[in-house]
Amino acid sequence: METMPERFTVTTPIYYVNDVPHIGHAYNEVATDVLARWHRMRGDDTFMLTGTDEHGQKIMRTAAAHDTSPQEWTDRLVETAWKPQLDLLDIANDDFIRTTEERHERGVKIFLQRLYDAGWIYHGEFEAEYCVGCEEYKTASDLVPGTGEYEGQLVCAIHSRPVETVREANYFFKLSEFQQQLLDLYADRPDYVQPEHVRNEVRSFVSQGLTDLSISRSTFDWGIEVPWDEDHVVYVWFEALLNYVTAIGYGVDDETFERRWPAVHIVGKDIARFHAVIWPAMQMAAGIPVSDHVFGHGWLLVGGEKMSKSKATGIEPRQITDVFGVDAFRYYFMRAIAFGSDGSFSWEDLDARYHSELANGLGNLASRAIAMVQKYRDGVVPDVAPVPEVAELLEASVTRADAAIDRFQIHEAIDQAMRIVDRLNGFVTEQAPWVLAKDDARQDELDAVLATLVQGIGTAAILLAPVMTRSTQSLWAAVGGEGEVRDQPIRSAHAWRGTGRVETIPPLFPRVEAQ
RNA sequence: GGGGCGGUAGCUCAGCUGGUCAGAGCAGCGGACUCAUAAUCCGUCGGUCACGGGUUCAAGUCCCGUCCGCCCUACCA
Repeated sequence: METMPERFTVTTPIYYVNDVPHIGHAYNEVATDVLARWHRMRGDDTFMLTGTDEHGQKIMRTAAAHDTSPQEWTDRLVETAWKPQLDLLDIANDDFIRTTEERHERGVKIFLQRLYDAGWIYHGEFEAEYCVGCEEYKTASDLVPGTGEYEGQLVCAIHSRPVETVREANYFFKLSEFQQQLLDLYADRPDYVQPEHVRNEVRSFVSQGLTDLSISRSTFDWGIEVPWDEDHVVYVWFEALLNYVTAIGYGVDDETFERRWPAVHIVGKDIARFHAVIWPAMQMAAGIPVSDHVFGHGWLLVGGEKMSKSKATGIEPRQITDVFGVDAFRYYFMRAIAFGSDGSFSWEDLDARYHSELANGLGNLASRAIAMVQKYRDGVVPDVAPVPEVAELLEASVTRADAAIDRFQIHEAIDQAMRIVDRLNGFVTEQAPWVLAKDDARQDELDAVLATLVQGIGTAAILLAPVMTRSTQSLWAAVGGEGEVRDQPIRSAHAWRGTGRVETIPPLFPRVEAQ
């Protein structure tokens, strides 16, 4: 394509290691990975960042409860839970940052010092109720009367555990002074916060006024030291946001930072506010460009209820991948849920889509097309042009799918690919190659039909490669694609050329018997 | 209290600035076909678009109110 390569730096949140990875994390991770893979196939200078958030009082206490140090505790969780989850889900992240790494600590200190020097941080008194579970200060309305062993006390409404009265002198970030600049940002760049309803919420929140943010703690030491005051560590949320820049050389490697920044942040809508209010204010204060986009995706609902780490309704990704495979996992969540909206998960729906769309749709199309090229042409794809009607569809679908990605509409991009599959299945029935094969006078028609099928399947394989990394590679090779499907230019997916030979493969998506 | 988002066929959902908008997929039912993973293709059943008002020549589509679900946020206590 004549389009110039663009920068595409995309991030997931960094996950709090204390939690067990569940499907909600996986959803965010997969979506971000699909976007990154798509951009790589465009030829963009792509960088996907993910990682873990490892500081704070909660982790310190959990580690103590397990009779170990915070560092050993987080090391263990990262290696046994978080990194394996990325492998399980075929996430091709370019980097993985841990907030306990030296590069992060150094970057945080540089960033903070600059804010301090520029006058955005001041020293102040602070007293409030603090919930260790939430890592947050609570207002009276966040508290409810305790029951059972906490009878008579006020407890956190979320964790049902007593809060702690914290009284300390902390450092504050002058968030309140950024209200107008933030409102201007939302107005000037309507696509900064997406989707629309998240943007509305954020804007309305900021409109109501902002209070300064306490950004340090002095009652415990599991965190990054405030550079000018060794008695304080940086508040975990404030520090965690900085991973997006410390990972790409902020303050120490200007060249890399220039190349990678600004980024696109893919987050759950629950934390969109941190990313679209506090974070841009921090960026403005530090004098770095504001992030390109903050996209807040929806919740996964199970049985009509939001999955929640606090309420332990999380399903483990492995439960699904063990039965249907990683590709189906990635496909299902990206396909069935409009990205940005809440979506309901059910085993029934997953099972139904797997069979109707992947097994009967895509998988069976591949089987029948390859079988016919084998049977009627000894595996050689006729070297003729696809029929115009289908060729036009392929090109239009590629264009539409690619455009959908720029709007973060992953489900739309997938829909375009699946429309190709549906059309090809219909095309087979209409053309009835088995009839043409018996008629010597219609061999040219048969050639065109077979060539059209192979071309269309290859196109679909390329478009689906960012989503289903494994089966599309098998499919790609089976229809004569050369090399790796992930290396194909996705914007000209309709124009791919291969070896001209097909190869029979086992079913891509074998039927799964109800368990 | 303020704000936001939803409530459309059995299920999951599309329907942007009002006028073939009453749709898609899946499931169900009927038929066709045999290349294929008992797959595919065609046809078909199915909804008072949460409820009640209003604006309009015309409203899922705008306004008001009500009910239900969810989310954000405050304050009195």
